[in-house]
Order: sequence, then structure tokens, then C-alpha cells
Amino acid sequence: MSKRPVSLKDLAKELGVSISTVSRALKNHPDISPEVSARIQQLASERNYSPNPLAMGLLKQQTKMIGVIVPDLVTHFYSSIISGIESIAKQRGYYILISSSNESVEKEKESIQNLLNTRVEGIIACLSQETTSFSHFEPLLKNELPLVFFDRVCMTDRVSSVVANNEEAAYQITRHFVENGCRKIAYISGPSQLNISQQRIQGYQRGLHECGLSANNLLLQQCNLSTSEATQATARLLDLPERPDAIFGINDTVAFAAMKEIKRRGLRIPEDIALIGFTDEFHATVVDPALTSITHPTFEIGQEAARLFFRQIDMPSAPPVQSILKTKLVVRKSSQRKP
Amino acid sequence: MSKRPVSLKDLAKELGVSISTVSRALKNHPDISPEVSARIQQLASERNYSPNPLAMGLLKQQTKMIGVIVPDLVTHFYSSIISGIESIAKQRGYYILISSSNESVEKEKESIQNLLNTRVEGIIACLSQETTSFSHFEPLLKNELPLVFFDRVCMTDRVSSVVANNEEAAYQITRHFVENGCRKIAYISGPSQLNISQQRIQGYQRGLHECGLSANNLLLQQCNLSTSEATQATARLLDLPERPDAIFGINDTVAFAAMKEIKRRGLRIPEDIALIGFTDEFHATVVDPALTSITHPTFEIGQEAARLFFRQIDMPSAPPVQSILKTKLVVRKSSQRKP
DNA sequence: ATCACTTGCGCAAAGGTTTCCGCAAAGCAT
DNA sequence: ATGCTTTGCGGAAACCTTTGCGCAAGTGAT
Repeated sequence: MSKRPVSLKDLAKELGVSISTVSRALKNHPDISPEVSARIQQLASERNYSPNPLAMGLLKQQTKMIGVIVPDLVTHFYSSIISGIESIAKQRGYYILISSSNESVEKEKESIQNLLNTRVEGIIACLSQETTSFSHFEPLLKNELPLVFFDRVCMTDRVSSVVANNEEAAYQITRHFVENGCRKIAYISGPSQLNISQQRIQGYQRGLHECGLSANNLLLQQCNLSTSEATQATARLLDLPERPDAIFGINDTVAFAAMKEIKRRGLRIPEDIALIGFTDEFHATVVDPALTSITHPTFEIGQEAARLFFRQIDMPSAPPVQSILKTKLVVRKSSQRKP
Repeated sequence: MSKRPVSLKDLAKELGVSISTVSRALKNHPDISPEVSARIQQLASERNYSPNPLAMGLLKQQTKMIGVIVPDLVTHFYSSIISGIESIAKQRGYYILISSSNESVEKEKESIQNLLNTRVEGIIACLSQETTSFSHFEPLLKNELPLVFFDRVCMTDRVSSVVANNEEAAYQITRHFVENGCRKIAYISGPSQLNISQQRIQGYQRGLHECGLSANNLLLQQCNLSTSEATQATARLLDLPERPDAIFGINDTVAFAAMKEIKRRGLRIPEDIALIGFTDEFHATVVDPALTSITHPTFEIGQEAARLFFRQIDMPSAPPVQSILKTKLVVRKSSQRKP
């Protein structure tokens, strides 16, 4: 087995002083004489002493751990958000424990239970796409543990959250399509229980309305955010007697699946069909044609979620807030029909 | 503040028995009578008791935490490996603490220090590209803490590691180029201190040699794995009086940067220049033309690294092993000149 | 009735840290 | 010289769990 790290007791014994004296000396407590303090501090640094976080956690009843639940870790979107969370957590000396729900409610429940058992001080989460009821988050609320949702959120009246300006972004996309001469604008949405699906549909419909276009239900497809369903949804759209001249995909997976299917059929982007995704920088620039998209400030979403988390740590009784972050429509080749 | 989770003491007091009785009852110790045991177990489940991991950790001197250091979290390659590590860790009831070095040695050192201070039971790491000396890993070895490297490794005589069959893969790529009629095969490598750079160069050169081609130093470029340097390296190759007819990029970033630069100059892939990357499934299929590449078994790399980690936990004195995982050359459009 | 043994439970220590309190010695004022 | 405050340090409890040991009551045999 590995050697035990040096403890206060070890230092105390070696110097012939008491444990409390060592403890105080290391925090420059005025009760300790400068000479003793100096000897203790030197030995501590020689021996590479660092306080045992388990002991501190036990005493102070805090673990300095944040549980983070994401639907999928292996994705630019979520890993970038996690990166943002971590950057803020680090500043406050907190560590994060990541748990992936793999888009399953069951795993989401499990994750909460496991994280709670590990005594995290609270949780930052993004709902799985299956999640329709939220009772498994109640134990957190009951125990007054900090809880923050991001992107896919719920119970916004009781829980702080950070989201993108989904409605506005979808509205912009629709207008952009129209300005580029599109008239039959389709939208491939996600599970209807997700706030992001709902909000983007609303923006999409407002855009159509304000541009004097009627909403055609055939142009509003839905899928479960998997590549295969997204491909099928695209196929359904392309098979329509009145083929759309623009498609707007709710996220990365959907947009790329749509792109592949459109190309597979020998249709041109953007000439035959303009395409826009809700996605992030890296992927969008790598594909051909480069994908016009709504870029999420993913890193900032993570940072903001962490800030809201610490707001609850610092002010447990503060009312929940909803932080809405601005996205940006980055126009690239996939939607540009006019110069 | 949040309410304290229920402890053995709480249960004991409520039932008028001692703490040790409660503890034993919950593990079905034969010393406890069935009646008492039943009462205790029922109350425990009612109150949702779960043992405090800090107390257990303090007692057993183990935290059930593994530190994981990656050069960059926001990447399919690493997040997928992490996912693999987590899948094995979970089976053993371990949690992982992720730390990103951001390709900086300084941050790598910091990460090690932080993880050690958090009392992780060991570390699984991938070296930053800046790392040339390895003394910051010594404290782990000195304290006999489990350590496993993956992908970018070092001190393989003393530390277990898991890598891809880099030499063989690079060899296959070279042969594949030749079989598709390429003769001037270029390679854009990474920092020379990395094992992956070295091994792939060796396979590349063996391939050239066995195919009767001479190694031209002008065709061997180096970069720091950033997009900008990769683009410059590509530019240098394309500016050569004898332009290469094939380029082999050491990883994702490099391959995509090369692709963009080649396209920007109006050259065709694969007709003018065949291109192959060392990358993973998702990205390769999304670009146009689809990128022929060596796919890493990323999830399995993570799993294997975790297995080697637990091997050290279980058998602290077992000698280090190096696990070499097979990659696969997946031929797509970017390198196919012949049908 | 006595002894030996089993059954069923409690006590206490250990793991590392912080912090309230107590206590001795030294310093100062009267 | 006496009383008071300050200075500088140690003792011990608390956080929660596991486990070796001790101890009482009960069981069975002689």
C-alpha cells in the first residue's frame, strides 16, 4: 500500500509540541510565538504537509465538491460547458464530480443518488431528453442543497437556471432564411417536453408570422436528437411534395445528419436547400459547406451556472433567478444565397 | 445552510441502541438479534441513511477517487477516453476527478499537486505537449500511488501505460497512400518529445522504405498541434517546388487544418492531394470529402487505462505493463484515388 | 448448584482537523 | 508583595464510521 501523507500529529510529535499548536502555527494564529511558529512552518513545508480534506470535510460538514450531470459527456457542447463550470469552481477551491445520464431518466436518478451519497454540496444539471417529471430533484430542494439547471431546464420558479435566448435565436434564423429568399422553411425539433424545443418553435413561428408566411405543420418535424431519427426526419421533409427550401435543425447532431442526407440525395446547399444549425464554432467550420449556425456561448453558460451555484452557497435563501445568455447568428456558406 | 444527512448516531439515538449496534445491524452482522436488526434496517431506509464517505475515507485511508489529467477536455478524443475510464471506475465504486492541463506543463504540475492534496488514490494521465521532463510525477512513485499514462506516455519502464499501435498505423497509412498511386508522401508531425510523434514517424519511414521510396526531409513537417501552426505547415508543404501528392496529419486538428488549407488553394482531395488523419469516427464522417483516418478505440483506451489503474490498486507491487491497442485504418473518400 | 460457553449488545479507539476553554508563567500596576 | 492581565501553549470535544474487546445475561451440561 501507499504511504500515508504527513499529518498534524506527525509534525507535532516530531517537534514535541501539541497538535493544536501546529494547527495554529500554520494559520499564523497570534497565540503562537514567532519562534515556535517558524519552526513548525519550516518542518511543514519540508515534509510537504497539506491538510487532509476528509478531516476538514467531516469537521466543517462540507466537501467542496459540486456534482455535475450532463446528458452526454462526449460532445463539444457539454464538455465546453463543463470546462466553464470548472474554471469558476477552481477559483473557489471546489472540485467537480461529473456524471453522465446518457439521455436516460433512470441514469439521471441514479446519478443524483450517487452524487448525494458522495456528499456533494449541490448539483448543476442539464436534463436528459427523456425527463418529463422532476420529483427526483426534490430531495435536493428538501435538504436545501444548491441546484442549478442549464440549457434544458425545469421548475424555473423554484430553481435557478441558465439558458440561451432560444426564442430570439430561432426568430433570427427564420428571418435570415426569408431574407435569403427562402419561403418554405422547415424546422426539425426535439422532444416536446424540453424547454429548448418549445422556445425555439415559438421563435420559429413568430418569425414566420412576422414575415407573412403561414406555418405549415408538415414542415415541423420532430425527432429524439439521435442521428438516425434526425436523418429520417430530414428524409420525410425531402420527400414532401412541396420540398422545403430551408431547414433549421435544433442542434449539432440534427444539423449534421440533415446535411449528410441532403448531400446524399444530390441536392445542393444552399442553392437547393439552405441549412442552419444550433451548434458551436468548431464543428460548423469543419464541414462543407461551412454551416451557418447559432453559436452558444458554451463556456460562459458553464461559468454562469457555476456563479449561480455559488450564489446559493453564499446566500442560501436568495430567490431563484433565470439567466438568459445571448447567442449569435454566425452566417456562413450553408445559408447564403445572396452575396 | 443545508440540513445534515442522517448519521448512525441519529439512528442510534432514535432507537435507544448504541452506534456500534446500528453499524453492525446494517451489515447483517450475526451478533445482532434479528428483531433489533430489522428495526434498525427499517428506520435506516426510512430516513434514507447512507454512510458518510468522508468518515469512511478517514478511517480506511481511501477516498475512492481517481485523478485524471488530460491536455484538453473539450475534445472528442479525450472526453471519450474519460468516458471509458469512468465506466470501469463506476463498476468499482470509484469516482474520477478531472483536471485539464490545457497542454501546459505548469498546469500539469499544478493539477498533480491539487489532486494529491485532494487525496486521490492515484492518477491516470496524458502528458501535455510541452512536457519534456517528468520529475513532477516522482511524488506519486515515491508514495507508491498508482499511476497510469495513456496516449502520450513516458517512463514506460516504471509506469504502466496504454497506447495505440502508432508505428504500425503510420506504416499502414503510408502503404495505403502508395497503393493509391501516391509517391510524394508528406507527414505533419507534432512536438518531437512526444512518443506519438516519434512512433508515427518511424512507421511512416518504414512504410516509405519498404515501398522503395526515399525519405525526403522537406516532406516531414512539424507543428505544435495548434490549428494555426498546422495550417502553416500545410502551406509550407503546398509551396514546395515538388508539391506532395499525399499528406498524413498526426491528429484531428492537423488533418482538418490541412484540409481547409488545401481547399482554400483550390486543390482537390484526393485527386491532387490525398489526405489521411489520425482521428476519430465522428469528425471524419462530417467533413467533405469524408476523411480516411486511423480510428482510435478511444473508449477502450480509457477502459484499459482504468483496468491498469486497478491492477495497481489490487497488486501494488506488480511490474508495470504497456498495453498496446489496435487502431483501424478506415478508408474514406479523402484518400481513395482508385475504386 | 456450579462451570463453561454462547448470545447480544456497548465501550472506546482510531483516522485528521479546528476551536473553545483552561492553565501556567510572566508582565505590570499598586 | 499582592492582585490583575497578558502571553503562549495543551487538552478535549466534535464531525462519522468501523471493529476489537469486554461484559452481562442466558443456555446447556455435569
